[in-house]
Amino acid sequence: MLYDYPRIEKKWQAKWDEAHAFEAKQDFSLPKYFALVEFPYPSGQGLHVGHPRPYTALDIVSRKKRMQGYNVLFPMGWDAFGLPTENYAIKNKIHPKIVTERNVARFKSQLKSLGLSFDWSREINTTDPSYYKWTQWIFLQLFKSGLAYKKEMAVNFCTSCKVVLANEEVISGSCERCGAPVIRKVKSQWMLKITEYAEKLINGLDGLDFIERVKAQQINWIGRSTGAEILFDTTTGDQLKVYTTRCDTLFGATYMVIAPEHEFVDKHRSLIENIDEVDAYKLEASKKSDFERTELVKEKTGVELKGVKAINPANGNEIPIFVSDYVLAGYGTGAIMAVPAHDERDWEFAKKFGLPIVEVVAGGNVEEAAFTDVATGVLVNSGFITGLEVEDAKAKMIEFLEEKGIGCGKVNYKLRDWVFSRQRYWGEPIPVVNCPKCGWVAVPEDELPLELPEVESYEPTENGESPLSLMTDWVKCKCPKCGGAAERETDTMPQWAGSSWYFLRYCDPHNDKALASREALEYWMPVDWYNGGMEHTTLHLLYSRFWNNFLHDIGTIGVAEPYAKRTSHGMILGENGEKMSKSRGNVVNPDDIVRDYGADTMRLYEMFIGDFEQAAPWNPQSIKGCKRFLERFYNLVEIADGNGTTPELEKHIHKLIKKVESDIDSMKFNTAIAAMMSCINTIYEVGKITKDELSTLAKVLSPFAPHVAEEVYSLLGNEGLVSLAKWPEYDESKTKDDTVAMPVQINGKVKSVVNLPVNASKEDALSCAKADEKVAQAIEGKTIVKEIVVPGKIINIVVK
RNA sequence: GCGGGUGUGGCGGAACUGGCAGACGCGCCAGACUUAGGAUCUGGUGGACUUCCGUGCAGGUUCAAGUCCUGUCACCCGCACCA
Repeated sequence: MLYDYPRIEKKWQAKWDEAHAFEAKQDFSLPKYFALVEFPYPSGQGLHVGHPRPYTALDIVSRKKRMQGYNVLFPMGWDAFGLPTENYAIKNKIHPKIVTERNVARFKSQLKSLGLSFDWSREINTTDPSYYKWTQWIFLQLFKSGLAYKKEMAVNFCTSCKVVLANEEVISGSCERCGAPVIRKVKSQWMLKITEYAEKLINGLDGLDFIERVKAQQINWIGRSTGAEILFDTTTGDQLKVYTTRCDTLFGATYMVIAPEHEFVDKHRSLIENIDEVDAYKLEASKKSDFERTELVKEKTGVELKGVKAINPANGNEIPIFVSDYVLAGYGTGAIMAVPAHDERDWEFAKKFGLPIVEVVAGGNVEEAAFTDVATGVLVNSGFITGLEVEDAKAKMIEFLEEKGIGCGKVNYKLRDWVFSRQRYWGEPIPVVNCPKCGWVAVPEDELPLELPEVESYEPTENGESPLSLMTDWVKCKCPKCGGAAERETDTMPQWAGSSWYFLRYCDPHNDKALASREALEYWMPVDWYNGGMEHTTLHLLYSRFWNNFLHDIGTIGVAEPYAKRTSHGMILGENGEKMSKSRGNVVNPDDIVRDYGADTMRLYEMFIGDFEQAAPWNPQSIKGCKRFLERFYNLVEIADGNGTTPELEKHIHKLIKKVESDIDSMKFNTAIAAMMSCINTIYEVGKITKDELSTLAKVLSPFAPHVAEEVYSLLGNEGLVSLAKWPEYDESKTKDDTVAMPVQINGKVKSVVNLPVNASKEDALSCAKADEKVAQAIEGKTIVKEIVVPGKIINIVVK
């Protein structure tokens, strides 16, 4: 029979649609399963072969769960706000809404052609006002809770996109999207206090089934450190506060360093004798981007503040104060106590400027290098903490500081607040109004959504303001509080906004009273399995956990953590093993593969290509193997009849069901497919199979290659869809063999293999082994030293 | 520097708590059917070659190591002057 995949695939896709086969049921009494893949940004390029890998994987999971009786929610939507669409709109003078519609239509037809079992009745689009109404609503809740605030700050500004970027969007000093250099620019920005949730975002990971690298990366990104804040008196009469993780080394602090942006300098200008030199240094530092300041392993620079000194509170010594850009303004207090004997950076700086290096923890040679080992050191030259180990010394020091009222224990995070403003058109308008009298006032919730106005040009203004700022009619409004003249915020939200809560909307996508009904959220949340790219670990994944935690805190949703399980797929690389990209010319178009081999082959190949979590290069040759397998499966219909089976085949099928089931649950799709291939090979060897058995095989294969499975299932005379059939159950006893081939080793080297009953005794096994000709030969004339029999595994006879 | 990961045939990759290394697929070789085949089917396929050697490298534990331990090298990803 000809495997006519275009006809088969079209036919079953139509039948699934007709039957609404994959729509999640509204029956909340059923056991539920919420499987989620990251919704795509509908770019102009269309689907990439990388997209279907995770989609197919969770499609397999969803299809199997559905067959196992779960009420499955497997939704899809569009994360459609964003720069590429806007840039395309600017260039071609088309409304971004039109561009988005076009791209979405293309993506959707591509996804449909793959036979993915998405519940399209729940399709969402972040640019839809009925959707972003709730994105804005969440922002207002954050605003009302004091978690959204406006701040003048130096931000990352992409010179090409003319847009502010979050720290997470800056890669090695360049814009994540376009690669243009990023500069620092002072702007007034909306910020979200994600730092307030730092602790929760770390602790929340505890009970979650996230792959280790995701947890580690998030923890690393949040960067919790435990230390102390200490106040130093200075000769100005003012005090300087520092943050340190090594308060035990306070006696070794021989100078202080403040960041160039630190307010101390401006506050005490008149006392600083070399103020010109200091100003020059500050100016130089301010010109550099964050990247330039940190990039090179360069020599440390700095300027001493002449005429002022600080006092070490431990020993009363006067110590110099420096300005240096190796101290960051944005972390801790922007000032440090320098302990050159026990900190590499301070050591380097001290060596360059000839500053004293005083050893306070014994164990190293501080003239040679900083001694930073905290596990073995013992305090010296340190007054009341001399002789203590580091950890004890820290505790004692904090006690001392608190007693004196000059310090306390303190936890710091590397995580920064989230820069939430973009000066762009194609994003959710931030629903607040600036009133000269009342300040920033929330747009009333009943006025949401605050829709994007039509504008003449989508281009940001020359000074980097949003194009919305030119819409005077839209900007001018009345203050919701006092009714006076006021102006709307013209910044829009970043692309991350819409994706920070989309999983909630899927639970109840058409609700116009709330972001989702309480019952739907209670039933569906948390997401049972969320798969997505590693590149989103410190962005989307962290942001959405933050929002969900927040919504939990204000009572909108019952669970704090949105995702019970998080996994990540490996990238599909080009044939040459490099990342696929237009410039490298190694891009594969999924449409071509579907056309030339069929969707089932495409799906199967992407799952068979390698370990799901690992990157794998595309190989056009290998696809054929998957197609051959499906053809061979399809042609079994001609062999299948009502005649009796063989016990061997029966067992093989029971084993197969068991293996495929557990392999899907543990993401080992490649070995599940290998097992199915083996099984089909066996059937061709045996030369027969019953219709019932083939129907069972169709069920087992259906999550992977659903179209051909449906076709075979129906050709065999079965009623209904295999996609909605009951997942076959295996008989545990039939997955076990009665006899086992046991390798026999002599001194650890395999000499022969003997067939034994599974439950053979050690004595029987050994006598059987020794009866073997080759074994007998090998042990003849030797002394048996030891005999090992591992039932079902191996026999090893040690001889001398 | 810190954190995470990966090294197995010509290639992608298998190998559960240590127990026949190389499942499955690609490629390759031979044969069959063909006017033909970049289609299909059948058989073979780690390397030397009859006894060994082989899972990045060097040691160790064990009756037995890809798997455990110690050391080491290479590559990939994330963060990076975070005090």
